Amino acid sequence: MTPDRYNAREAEARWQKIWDERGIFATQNDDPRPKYYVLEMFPYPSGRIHMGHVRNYTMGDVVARVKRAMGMNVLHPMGWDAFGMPAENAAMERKVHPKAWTYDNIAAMKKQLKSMGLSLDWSREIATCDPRYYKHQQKMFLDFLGAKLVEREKRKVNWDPVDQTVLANEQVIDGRGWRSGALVEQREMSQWVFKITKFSQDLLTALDTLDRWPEKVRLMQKNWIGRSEGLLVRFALDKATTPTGENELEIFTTRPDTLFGAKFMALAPDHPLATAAAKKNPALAAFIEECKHRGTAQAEIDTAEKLGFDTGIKAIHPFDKDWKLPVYVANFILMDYGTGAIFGCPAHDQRDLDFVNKYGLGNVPVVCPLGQDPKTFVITDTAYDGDGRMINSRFLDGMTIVEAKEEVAKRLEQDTAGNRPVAQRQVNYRLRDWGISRQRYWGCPIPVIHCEKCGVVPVPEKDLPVTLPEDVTFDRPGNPLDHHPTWKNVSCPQCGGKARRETDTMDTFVDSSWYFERFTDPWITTAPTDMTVVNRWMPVDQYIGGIEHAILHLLYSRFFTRAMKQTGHVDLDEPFAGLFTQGMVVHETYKRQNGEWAAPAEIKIEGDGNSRHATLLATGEPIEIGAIEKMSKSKRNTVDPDDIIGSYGADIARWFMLSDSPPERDVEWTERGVQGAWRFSQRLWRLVGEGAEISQSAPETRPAAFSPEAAKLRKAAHKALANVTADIEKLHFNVCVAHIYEFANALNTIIGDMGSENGAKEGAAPTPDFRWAMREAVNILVQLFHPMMPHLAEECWAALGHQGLVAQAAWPQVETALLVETTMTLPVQVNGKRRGEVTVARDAGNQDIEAAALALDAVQTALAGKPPKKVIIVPGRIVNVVV
RNA sequence: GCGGACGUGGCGAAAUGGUAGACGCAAGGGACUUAAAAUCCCUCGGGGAGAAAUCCCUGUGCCGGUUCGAGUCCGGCCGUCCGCACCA
Repeated sequence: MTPDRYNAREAEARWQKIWDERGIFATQNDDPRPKYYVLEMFPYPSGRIHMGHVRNYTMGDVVARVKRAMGMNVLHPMGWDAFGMPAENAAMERKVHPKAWTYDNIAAMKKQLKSMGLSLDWSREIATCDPRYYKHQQKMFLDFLGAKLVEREKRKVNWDPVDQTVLANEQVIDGRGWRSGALVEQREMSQWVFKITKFSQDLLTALDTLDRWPEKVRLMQKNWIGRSEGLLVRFALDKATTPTGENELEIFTTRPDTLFGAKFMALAPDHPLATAAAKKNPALAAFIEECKHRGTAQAEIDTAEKLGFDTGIKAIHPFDKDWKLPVYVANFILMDYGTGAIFGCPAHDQRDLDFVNKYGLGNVPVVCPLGQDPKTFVITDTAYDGDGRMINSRFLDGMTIVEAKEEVAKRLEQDTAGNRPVAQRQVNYRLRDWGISRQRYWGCPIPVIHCEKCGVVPVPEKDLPVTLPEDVTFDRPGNPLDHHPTWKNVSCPQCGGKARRETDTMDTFVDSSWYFERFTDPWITTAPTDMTVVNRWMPVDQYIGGIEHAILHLLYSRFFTRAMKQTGHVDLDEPFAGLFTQGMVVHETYKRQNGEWAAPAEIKIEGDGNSRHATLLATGEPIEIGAIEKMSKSKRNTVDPDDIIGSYGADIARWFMLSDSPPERDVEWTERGVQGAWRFSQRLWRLVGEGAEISQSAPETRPAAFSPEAAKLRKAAHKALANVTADIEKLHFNVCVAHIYEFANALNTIIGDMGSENGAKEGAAPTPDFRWAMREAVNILVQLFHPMMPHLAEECWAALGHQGLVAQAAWPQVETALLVETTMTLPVQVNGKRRGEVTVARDAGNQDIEAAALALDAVQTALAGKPPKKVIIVPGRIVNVVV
C-alpha cells in the first residue's frame, strides 16, 4: 500500500507547500493559550547558509514543533542581521550596491531556509536594513539620548589611515588594518557611546537570576564586567616639582595594605599630568609618542618590556610627609582603568617588580607568608601575591591582609582637619561604555544634526526615519555618507541655520540588540514595540546560538532591554530566560601534495577503519587526511547544505545534526553518518508501512483488555514517549534520537516475531487489541520523530490514514501505568560489588527483598555463615549487603 | 598570569551517588542473491574458565579521600580545550 522507497526530494517540496498554503506556522498575538517564544540567533545574509545554520535552526525547530504540539502558542520568527561591512566590501570589489547585494542574499538564503522545512512564522520577517525597522531604532536612540543613556565622548579609537575609518579591535591584526594592511593609529575622536556602565552592577547582579543560562556564559560576562573593590587615594605632590603647580595625584588600588611597600608612582602615557609635564620636557614627549605607537597586538603586549620615564615629579606618601616617591610615566599603565595612575609596590606585583628591577628602585616586602621568617624573606624576581601577615609596615605590622586593608581605608577616609579625605572606597569595573559610531555607509544612520550655533540637535521625531541615500559611490576610501554631495547638508531643526547631518552610522550590534522585541509586533508603525504585546511575549523562553556571542551580543541585548525599559518600550530587564549555546560543525581536512586544501566534494575516500586513504577525483593524486576542524572557507572543509538537501533531503541533514553528539559539543560531519541517517529514515518508512498494514481495521475504540503481546508493544511505545518527552525538555537531542532508535528496534523485533510465531504474514490475522496497540505504536513513533524529520513524518502520518497534519497533532499522553512493572529485578551487591540479582514483586516489602537477597549463593558464600552487618535497600534501585 | 570546562571501547557517545558502555558509526562472522547493492541475523572494553548456557577477574587519565556504594562528590597531580589578560 505504500511505496518501498521514501522519495524525500519529491515529498519535502510537497509538504513545504502544504504547510505554507495553510499558514499553519503563523502565530497570532491574541491566541489565549500559554505562550512560548523560541528564537535562534538571526543570520547575517552572507549569501548562503552553512552547516552551522542548519544545526542551529534545526534545534530551534525541534523545540518549536514540540512546544506547539504540547498546546502552546509558539512564536518562532526569522529575520536578517542585514547591515554591515561585507555588503560594502562587495560594493567596492564588485560594483554592486550594498542594498541590492544584501537583498539578493536574503532571497537566496530564505529559499535555502525554506528548503529545510523549518516551522517559522515568515509573516514577521525583519531585515534590520529596512527603514521600517531602523526608524524605530533611531527613535530609541533619541529616547536614550534624552535619558542620558547615550552621550558623545572623546575616545581613543583604532584609525586606519588608508581606509579612513575606525576599526573594531577585532579588525586590527598585528597592528595593521585587516583590509588595507596599513599601520593603525590611536586617535582621539568624538564618538557616540551607549552608557552601558550605568548598569554595570545590575548587569552583574542579575546574572545570578539567569538560571537557565550556561554557567560558562554567565562567568564570561562576570569576568568581562570585571568588578573590583578598592581605594581611591590622593597623593599630595611636591608642588615645586610639578609642571604647572598641580598639588595632587589620585590613584586607584585594590591593595592599600601594601602602601608601605611603595617604591614609585606611575602614570599612563596619556594621563593629563604626563601630558602637562611633556610640554616642558621634549624627551618625555618623545617617550609618550613612542608609547602611543606601540602595538596593541597580543604578541607585542606579551613580550613588551616594562618601560618608564622619570618625570622628576615627587609624590608624598599619605602616611609620611617626608617620604617622597618618584613619579614615572610607564607604558603598562592604562588611562581607561581606574584613574590612569598607580602606586607601585614591587614586592607584591609582578609588573611593578619587573619595572623596579629595570630601573634599580629596589623593593621592600610587606606581606610575609605564614611560616616564613620575615628577617630572611626577600623578593628578587618573583613578586609574592599570596596570603600572609604584614611586615615592615609600621602600625600595620602583624595584621592580616584583610585587616590591613580595612585599617588603611579607615585611617585615610577620615576627614583630616576639615579637608577632603585622602581616600575613599571605590568599586571599579572593567566594563567600558559601548562606542557605537562607525564611519560606514551600510548601517543605521545616527539621527542627530550638528548645528554651528545650536550644537548637537536631535532629528525631530516627525522626520524619522533618517534614511540612507541610495546614490552613493565606493570608489574612494572613507565614509561614502561623508562624501555624498548633498545628503549631509541640512538646516538646523532649531534655528533653521546651516547644519550638517551626523554621517556616522551605528555599530551593527545595535541592530541585533532588540530585534527579538520587534518580532513580537513587527507591524506597528508608530512605536518600536506595542507594550501589551511585547510584555506578553517577552522574555524569549529559549534562545539558541553560538558561543561566540557569549559576551558582546548577549551583554548588549541585556543592556538594551534595560534601556528600553527605562524609556518605556518594554517592561522587563532580562530578554532571554533560557539560553543554549550550541557547538560547531567540524569536518576532516584534506591536503594536497602542493600544500593546498582540497574540498570534500573534490576527493574520493577508499578503505575503511584505520586504513582510509583519499585521492583527488580529478587527477588521482593522493591526498593527506588531516585534522578535524571547524568548517571554514580557508580550510575548504565545508559541506554545502544545498548539496545534502538535494541528494538526501532536509530531514536527513536535520536528523544527523541532532543524532551524533550532544548539542553543546562539536559535531563531526561525516559521509558515513549521513548515510546512516538516510538508512534509518528508509527503515522508519518501511516500519510505518508494515505497522499500518498490521493495524488495518483496528477497532476505533480502545479495547478493554490487552494480550501480553499487545501490552509489550504498548509498553515499548510509552516508554519511548516518556523518554523522548523528558529529553527534549532538556535539549538532549542526541539522547532522544537514541530512544527513537531503541523504539524502532523494539517495534521491528515485535513485528518480526509475529511473522514467525503467529504466521501473521502468512495470513493469520492479529487480534483486534494487538491491531489497536500497533496503530497506537506507529502513531507515537511518527510523532516522536516528527520534530526532527517533519517531512517524512507528514508522509507517514498521511500513510497511516490521518486527515490532518502531524505538525498540528497534539503531543501524545504518556500512560504512566504502562511503565510500572509488576515485578522488579534488583541488582544485589556485597560491599558495593555486584554479586547477582533478585526478582521480586513490585510491592514486595523490604523484609522479603532482604530475604531473597540473602538467599543468593554468592551472598551466602560472602557471608560465610555470619550475619550481615547491614543490608541497604534503595527502593526500586538496588540491594547492598554489607559484610 | 587569572578564570573555567573537559578526560568513559577502534570512533561519536549514554549513565537522578545505585547493574558502566544505552543508541549509533566502524569492524568481524553469517543468511538471502548467479553476483553486487539493499535488507536481515549474530559478535564486538580487556583477561580468564567452560562443550554450552553461563561464570569469575579487571576496567571511566593518575594518586588519595568521603560513602554501604564513586564515571558522578571532595583534594592533589597529568593532559586537552576555551575565555580573559600589562585591569593596578
